[in-house]
Order: sequence, then structure tokens, then C-alpha cells
Amino acid sequence: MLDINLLRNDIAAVAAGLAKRGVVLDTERFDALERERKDIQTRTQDLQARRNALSKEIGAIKGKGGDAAAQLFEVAGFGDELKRLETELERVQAGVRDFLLDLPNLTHASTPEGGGADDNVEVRRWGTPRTFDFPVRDHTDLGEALGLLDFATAARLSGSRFSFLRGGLARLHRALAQFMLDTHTTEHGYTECYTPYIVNAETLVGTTQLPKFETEMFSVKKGGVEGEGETLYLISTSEITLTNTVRGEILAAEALPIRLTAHTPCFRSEAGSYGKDTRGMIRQHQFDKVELVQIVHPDRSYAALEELTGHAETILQRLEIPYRVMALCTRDIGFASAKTYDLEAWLPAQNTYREISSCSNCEAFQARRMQARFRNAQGKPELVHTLNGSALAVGRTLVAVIENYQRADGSIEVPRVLRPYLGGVESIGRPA
RNA sequence: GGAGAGAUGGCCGAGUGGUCGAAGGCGCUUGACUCGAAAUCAAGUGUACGUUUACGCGUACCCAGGGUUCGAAUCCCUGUCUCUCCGCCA
Repeated sequence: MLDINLLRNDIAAVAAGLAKRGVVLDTERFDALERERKDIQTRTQDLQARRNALSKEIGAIKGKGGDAAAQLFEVAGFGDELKRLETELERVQAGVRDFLLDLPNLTHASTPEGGGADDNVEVRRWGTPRTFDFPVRDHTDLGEALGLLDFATAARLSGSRFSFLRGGLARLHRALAQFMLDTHTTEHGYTECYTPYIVNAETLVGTTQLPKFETEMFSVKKGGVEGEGETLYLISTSEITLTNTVRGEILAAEALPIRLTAHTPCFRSEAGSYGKDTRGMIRQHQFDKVELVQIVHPDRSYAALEELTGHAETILQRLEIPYRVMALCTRDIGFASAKTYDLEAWLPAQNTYREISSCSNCEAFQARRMQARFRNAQGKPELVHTLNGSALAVGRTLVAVIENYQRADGSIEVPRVLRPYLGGVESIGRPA
């Protein structure tokens, strides 16, 4: 959520900032909402003040055994009007809030301007794609030939966009997640967390999945509950649960930075993406991800973004998978983010780099929705900055490993850093 | 799933219809005392919003949401969470 004072004081600047995203700010509507809010709020508060004063008088008079008929008469005179105004005020304040909840974050000055994914800027590249002396196969071919990746079974169980892993690939998948977690906790200073996978609506408002992106979410209801129970949602990323740990908190300055990581499944309905990446494990309704979240002092958030991105890069480097770092442009960047780096891993079968991680600085955008603050040097509550990044998406990392480490015979070499997690196994072939 | 007890400021805890944003204590901040520290004494110490050049003033908030009332931390209803006992369960 943007700072409402920014819109009040310099709405032209906000409009210009949002225009870089291709978002048109309805300044007239905002002004109208604010005028109405201000008018109703002052009138309501004046009447409340009068009522409170009269009630105090009534109390004092009755305490002495006097007659407060005059005061009671005056209160009765505007009681209905006050009730009406209070209801109106609630409505118009909700209107202002809804308006704000609908606006994306302003992008940082260093975020490149652009009209779409083609305008994302490559920041750096690591590694050299391997050359193959045999025809390259994609992970679907390789995995199904090994009998370890089974989309048919997944479809029977659940439908399209799910996968079923067996044997060596299931184990490799687990090894990847563990390797990532171990690296972040022992080398990068993150605290490992185990979090709920099902959350309430308020939590999703904090990290901006609601109200605007409900169609991306899977929702559930408790069984055995008569009538309409509260709707709960499956997390689409553990950014949700990790970041919301500080919702409503006023943290001590010394508590910052907070660095959290978790390995969780993520559930996305991906509405609107029909037809994209229908083959393979790239785009699934359910996938695992190791997430990094940092809650930091506002002065430190851009330094933290570089560090966090580096933490994600470390994983790809240790796995020896070539990748590039992209600075997302203003039209491609996420709703809550001011600046985002995507990590794209090399996929030989697609002969291109594909997104495997997204690292964002949301500045105070999520913190304002969550009312997550710390005590600054003046002792006053101030909004924290929040960052998050995948490090990495486990399913896509598995895809990258399968494709980059494939051999002519269809077996998969196990990356060196993962071998300890697989009991020293050096390759995954067709089970005997 | 059954029975009961709770939820008040950073923490403990008082408050069952009126001058209560909330006693008292602890903690914290500042000042006094001291060479310094401790102890002691004094003052201060929530958040959001509105309004104001400013000092300030006003409104809301005592788990959440409704209700009763001129007036609710206090009474009523619903929900959430916590604790105790029983049952069930991975």
C-alpha cells in the first residue's frame, strides 16, 4: 500500500510513478473520495465530541443527584444524525482503503523503464552453457524415459499441471531443498522455519495476494462445518507466512535485520496462464520452493536486496548451473515490488534462460499493509522494509539439473554438492 | 468432540455502567544527588487518524465483530485465541 500522505501532498508525482508501470491513477476519484472523507470525518468527530461532553455532564449531574433532562434532550436531538454519520464514515473510509489497496508499489529509480519482458535488463551472467555431443532432450523426455517422472499418474490423481516423482528424481528433489536450506542457514544467516500452508485472508492482504489476486489462489474450507465457514487459502509462496510473522509488530531496532527461510510447497492456480508451459514441470499448480525473507531497516534494504540475490545465486553456482541476472523493468515487475532481480537458469533443451528465482525489495509497501514497524533512533515507530526471494524454486531447479546434467544414455549425473545428500550416488539411471 | 476458566498498556496487575487512555508495581527515558555506580527522590513514558504555523485540541482503540445505553474496559450476542480436565488422533 502506498502512503496516503504521498497522494495527498503530491498526487502528480504518484501518478507519474505509476504511469511507468502502465497504471493510470484516477486522481479525480481520489480527490473526491478524500473530500468526502474529510467532510464526514470532521462532522462525525464534532458530534462525537459534543456527545462525550454531554455524557460527562450527565454523569456529573446524576452523581450529585441532579436533573440532567436538558442534556439528555440535546443528545437525543442529534443521536440519529450521529449514528448515520458514523456509518457513512465507515463506508467512505473503506472506499479510500480499497482505492489504496488496488494501487501497486512505486518502482525504484534504478528499475529500468520498459513496456514488457523484452525490456528487462541483463545485469550479469555466470557460467558457460555446456555443449552436448548428442541430441539434447528436455526434462520431460528424460524423466519419463527413466520412469521417474510421471505426469499421467499425476493427472489421474489431480488433473493437469501436477507432477509425480519417483525414486531417484524424488530423492534428488528432496536433496535440492535440503542443500538450499543448509546453505542459507549455515552460511547466509537465515533462521529455518516451518510454517502453515493454509492461511487466513488477512495474512494475504499483508503480502498483497488479496484483494487483487484472489484468482491466483487455491482456497479451502474446513470439513464438517455447518454453513459458511471462513475461507482459508493455500499459500502460493512462503513469503506469505515468513513476512507476516512481523504483522502488527513494533520491533526493537536491534531485532533487525530478521532473516528467515523455509522450504514449503506453493500452490498457484495460475489463472490466465493457460497454454503457457503446458509441457513439463515448469509451471505447476503445486511446487516446492525455498524462500528467503528479510525484514530490514529502511536504510539497508537496497544493500539487503543485493545480498539476498547473491544468496540465491550461490545455490546456482554451487550446482554449477549457468544463469543470468535480470533487472525487471517497470511493466514486468510485481505488484508489491520496487525493484526485482530475476535469476534465470540455463535450460539446454529450450536453448534459453528461464526464471528460477525472483528477488524483490518491497520497501515499506507490505509493511504498511501489515503495520510492521520498528522503533527508530528517535524512538518513534517507523515502517520496516521487506524483501523476499526464491532460493530457489525447487521444481524448476530439478528441471535445470536434469537438463544440464543429462548424459547420452539418458541418465542424469548428480551435481557434486548434492552427492552427500544422496548417499554418495553419482548418477540417476533407470531403476533395475 | 465434551466440561470449565480466561484475554486490560513493553511486562505484571487493578478496574462490573459515568470525570478511565485506564490505579498500583516493574521496566524504560530524563533530571537531581554522586568522583562514578548503586540506592533514593522528581518528572516523563501507547498507537492511529483528524485539525492546527505552532503550543495544543479533538476522535477512535482495554482479543475481534455486532448490540443495549445519553454514556461500555465494565452489560448482552457471535467469533477467535489461550489455559485446565476428559475423549479422539499423526
